[in-house]
Amino acid sequence: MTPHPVDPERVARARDRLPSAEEGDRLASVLTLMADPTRARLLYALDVAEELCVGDLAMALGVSEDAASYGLRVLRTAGLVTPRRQGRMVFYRLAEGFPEPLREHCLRQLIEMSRRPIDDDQDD
Amino acid sequence: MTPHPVDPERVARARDRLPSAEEGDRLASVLTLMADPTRARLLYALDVAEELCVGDLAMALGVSEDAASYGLRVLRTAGLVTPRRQGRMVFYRLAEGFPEPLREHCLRQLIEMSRRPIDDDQDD
DNA sequence: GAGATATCCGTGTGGCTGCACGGATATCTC
DNA sequence: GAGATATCCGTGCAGCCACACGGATATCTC
Repeated sequence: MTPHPVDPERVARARDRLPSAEEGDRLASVLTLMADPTRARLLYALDVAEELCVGDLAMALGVSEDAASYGLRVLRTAGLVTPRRQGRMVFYRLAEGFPEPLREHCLRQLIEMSRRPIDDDQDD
Repeated sequence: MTPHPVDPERVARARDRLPSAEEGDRLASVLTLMADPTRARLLYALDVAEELCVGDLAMALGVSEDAASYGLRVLRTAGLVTPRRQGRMVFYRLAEGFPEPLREHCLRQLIEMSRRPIDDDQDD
């Protein structure tokens, strides 16, 4: 169904440097973890506060404890946060192996972008 | 239901610097656009090749034209890519107002991260 | 103008997902 | 040890989403 490439040169160049389907899947998986208001804010809170228990996280975000717990469950399963039991409480922090690029480029840079609504209407 | 904060100091600090629910929503919206293998690779291809038509994009990614078209539809609706009609073809490129942080920090930095599987098992 | 072609759009659908709910478990308090 | 508490887990469900499919539209070719 696909015709001969209209611009074979650019197709070749794109094809060459493009992330593979598998790499695309990996990237999407990681970004999906951040692409949720609750999880993004959980991670941000842990980046700022270093360590917090579930109840305090829920309070800081203004969400139900269930929502916080669920978000943490997902992040923990993905290995992005680590639990530390102390008595009946569980304190979470960003995992040792938390991907630096994610921390640096998503948590710290992209959040700034979201401070302002996206301007998709700007002309030079 | 929520008890008094266990660590009021850290809760206050997190609360202070945390993105608001609305900001979290905005961030999640933008990241959701990248958090899909097809869309992420479409954007990456356009970043590399500058401009490509739908058929060539589908060919470069190795996906159906329908999948490419749908991905572009979403990105276009969000204002991240711009179409340029030429005859019966439509060439796409990253929009003028494409958020720089997204381009810089997601397209160019995070892709590198996805080259390797995430190592959630690393100890010092 | 007739047929082929590149893309768009609306609709249908199977699969995923965020979270509430109910119950289990381990811990603290008395 | 009895009751309260912090968190976890499994389940259920409503909402969303990526894409296939069918049809429409505009363009090119002859």
